[in-house]
Parts: sequence; structure tokens; C-alpha cells
Amino acid sequence: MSHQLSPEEVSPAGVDFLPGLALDFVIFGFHQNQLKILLLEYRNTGLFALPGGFIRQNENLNDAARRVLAERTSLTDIFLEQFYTFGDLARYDVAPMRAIMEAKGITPTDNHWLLRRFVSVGYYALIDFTKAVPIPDSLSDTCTWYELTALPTLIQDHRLIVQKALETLRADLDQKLTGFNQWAAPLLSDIFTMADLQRLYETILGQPLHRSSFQRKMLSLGILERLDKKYGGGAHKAPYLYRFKTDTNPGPIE
Amino acid sequence: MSHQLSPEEVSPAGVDFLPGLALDFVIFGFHQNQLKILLLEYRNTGLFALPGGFIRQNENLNDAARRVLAERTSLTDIFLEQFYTFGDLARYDVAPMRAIMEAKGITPTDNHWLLRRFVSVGYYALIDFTKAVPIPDSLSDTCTWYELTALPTLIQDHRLIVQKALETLRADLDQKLTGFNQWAAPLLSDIFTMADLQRLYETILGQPLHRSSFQRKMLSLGILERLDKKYGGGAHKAPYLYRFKTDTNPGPIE
DNA sequence: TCAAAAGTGTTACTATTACACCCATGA
DNA sequence: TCATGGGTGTAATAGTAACACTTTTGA
Repeated sequence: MSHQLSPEEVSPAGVDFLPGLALDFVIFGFHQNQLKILLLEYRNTGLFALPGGFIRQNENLNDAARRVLAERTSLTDIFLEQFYTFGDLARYDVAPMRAIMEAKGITPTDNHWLLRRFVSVGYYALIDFTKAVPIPDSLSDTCTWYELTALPTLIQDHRLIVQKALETLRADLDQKLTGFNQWAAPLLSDIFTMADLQRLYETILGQPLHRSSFQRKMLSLGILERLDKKYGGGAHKAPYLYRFKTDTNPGPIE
Repeated sequence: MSHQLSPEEVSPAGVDFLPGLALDFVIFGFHQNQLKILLLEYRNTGLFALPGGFIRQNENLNDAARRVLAERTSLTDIFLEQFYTFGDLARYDVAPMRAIMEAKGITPTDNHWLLRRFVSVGYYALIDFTKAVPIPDSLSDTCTWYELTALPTLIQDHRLIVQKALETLRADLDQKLTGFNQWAAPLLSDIFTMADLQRLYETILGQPLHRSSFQRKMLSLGILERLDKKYGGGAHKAPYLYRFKTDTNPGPIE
């Protein structure tokens, strides 16, 4: 994980947080027909990591996830799903974390709480690329978007976490997500064409879909509202514009 | 969770385990056309709980799950899946745990590690009802089977955990499990009729299935091997007996 | 020989795929 | 008017559901 820490919280105690337990986030955005995720880059180290955080002593696990996500993206009401908990011993290598802290001017003791073993609960989120304002945490330089197909090397087991998040997202696409009519809303603009929606599906699934079948299937789900057609694009028939029906969805997190 | 503890491990330290993190198990068995799960009953308290355990400092999370499961059931090589991590503050009520310890003759201090907040990683397992030898842990009297449709009141949020485990099992049935040809093997005897298999499916899903469609679908999966028909049952045509093909399955846990 | 339960065949229905065709648009 | 891309129609296919019919068995 990485960190949302005020200076005093980097103290050896870390007392306000549950020990040994962290959160890691795979935050998906969609821009220019590419799936992207947010990564932190640590100052003077060339190390990249997933955004992460810790759980306060008096805070529900899922509430902590929402809080940290809001801190990293400045967004609330985000589609957020817990997908797996990672607890291998090998996942936690102290060397990168020590390098990160030393580059930050902190010389941790050998038993500093940040250098101990962590078990990490993985969440994936779907957010609006255009609305998010990524904010680095106190140990990192930048919090920026990277294309899923061109990720830098990540610390610890973060690549595995990304992999598993993507698998879960793909599996959810065909089942769970059809229950939440608006799951895709943050990944697209408010109003979009059927081609936009299809490109999103194709990018997530990593495979092409048949145009007319896709259109019929989406319309048959009854989750789209067709608006006046316009879209002043190129020299061709102007497509309809759609938006998601505002409906009685259950909340995303369980 | 409940506990796999030698007497010295109930000491205030609990040092050998990761603090604040537990495992809870929903262990499914199938007997007399009923889905059952293993529950622990605590001595002199009338309290029931899911089997559980803790993670050693030098142990992988999933390895800890296999170890604890083996301790409770005397079985290894079990189909085991992690399905959710439960971290609400409200889930942990100290009163029942204190009652359990006091009934056992232990008077814990207020900050005893077992009375603090726990986050719990949920696993579900499928095991052979006839081969398991349920073993209570050091704080409980009995470890026995209860029908899923007639569970006693459980401590903490254990009913929610059972609910979520069942939902996951049902969802997995239609997708993930078809990849593991032998997932159902522990729930049935080595050799079974198609009707046996259908009753298992119907019991898990909680709904009747069409006989001939079910048969065709199962056979089309190519995971069953038909043996000589016998089954000296009643006054009717003797059904074929089947077994699962021994094949090149991937291991269950990821 | 009859009732019960199992295996198989047939038809209907549904969903998906693949392809064709037409429509609207702006250069 | 023509190339481009979008909407809709249709046939082929696959999978499932529903039902009928046949087979086997022990009483």
C-alpha cells in the first residue's frame, strides 16, 4: 500500500490505525479509448505503487476505503468493490518502503510499523477521469494516470493486485454490474453514443464485440435513455445520444 | 472467529499471531439431501459460532486458512475459496467472547487481545461429510453439523458471513466451478447417480431443476465418466453410476 | 404386468451471432 | 453524390426449457 499520512502519523507508533492491515486501490478511469489506473510515484526513488491507506481504530473497513479513495481522488459517491485480500508473506518487501521513507528524509527504526508485514484488502473503483483531481499522499511526488497496457514496474505484489482487479471487473461486467444500471456512468461522459459505450466494453474485455448485437443487447437491458440525436461529428449519419436512466439502483458496496 | 489455541496461546500476548486479523470458515457438507455447515458450541454458554482461527506471523494468509481448516476437520486438500473480508466495527461484540472465556475459567483483562477489534477474512470450503472428523477448538465443547435451513443464533455477524458464503457459492456454481471438474466431489460419494448430482445442485441453488435438461447439460460438460449401471434401488430402472473424470484441473485456491 | 424412475428424442422458445441493407450526414 | 458510420432487419446457430416416449427394474 501507500499512504495517507500527516507527518506525526509517520511516527513509529502508527497508533491511530489498525496494525498490519492496509487497503490497496485499483482506480480505473477511461480516456481516449484507454483504461487507465492511478499510480503514485515516490520522490527520488523511481518506485511506483497503487494508492493505498490504513483503517482507523474506530472506522468500518469499507468506510475507510471510501475515505482514502476520496482523499486520493477528491471524489465521493464512487463505485467501489472489495475484491480480494492479499496476505502472502512474500508480498511485503521492506527494502522499497525503507527507500521511500529515507528519500523522504525519515530514517525508520528496524521495527517501524510501516516496515512490518501487512495484509492488504484490495478494492477496485470506477471513477470519472475528467472529474477526478488526483492528489499524491505525503510520501509520494505524483498521483497520475497510467495506461493499463503500459504500466511501469510496481512495488511488491501490486501487479498481481491489478491483474486480479481486472479479472474481477471483467467477470462482474456480465453479471453483477448489469444490476447497477449506472456502473459505467463514471467512466463515460454524462451523454454518450452507443459507439462510446461499446468501446468501453471492448477496452475492458480486451476483445472486439459485434456492433449490432451489442446495440440490441444494451437496449434490451432497458437501462439507457435515448435523447435527440445530434453529435456533429464527421461526414456520416449522426448517432443518437444516450444517457443512463436515473433509476432505483441498489447502492454499489455491500 | 473462534479459536485454535493451546492454553499458553490464550495468554494476554497472543504474540505468535497477526493482531486484529482473523479467519472465519463456512464449511459446507452435504448429507441426506441437506446442505450443512460446521458450527462450534461454547461450553456452558449456549453460544454458537463459525470455526475460525488466526494467522501466524510467519505464515501466508491462505496457508493459515488451510492449516486451520485441517485442524478443525482433520482433512487436507480441501476445496477452499476466499470470498470476502468483514471489517465493520459493529461486528465485534466483546460480551460473548468474554462470556466464552469466563465459562472456560479464564478471566481476561479488559485489553486482552481476544477482546479487541478483529477484521475477519471469510473462506468457504466444500468437504466430505462422511470423511471429516470435526474437532472442537480449545474454547468450545463441540464442532458439529447444522442444517443450513435450521441454524441456531450465531454470535457477532456470523449469520451475515454464512449468507454471503452461500451467495458466493451459488454464483460460482454457474461459472467458476465448472472450471474445476471435481469441485462437487467432496460433497458426494465417489460414485453417484445423476439424480444425486441434481439433488446437490437443487439444494445449493434452492430451486428445482428440470431433470432431462440437467442431465444433458452435465453430460455436455464432459466432466463425468459413466460406469456400469447398477444401483439396486427400488422397483424401477436402475440408473447409471457416474464419477468425475480424473483430469488436469488447476488447483482451487488462487 | 404394472408402477416407478431413468434415459433419450422432439419441439418450441430464446438469445446470440453474423451479415445485409438502408438511412443520414457533411464534405 | 459519395464515402462514412449508425440504425434496423433477417437468417443461422446455439443453448435451454418443456414435454413425450421408451427402457429397465422389482414387486
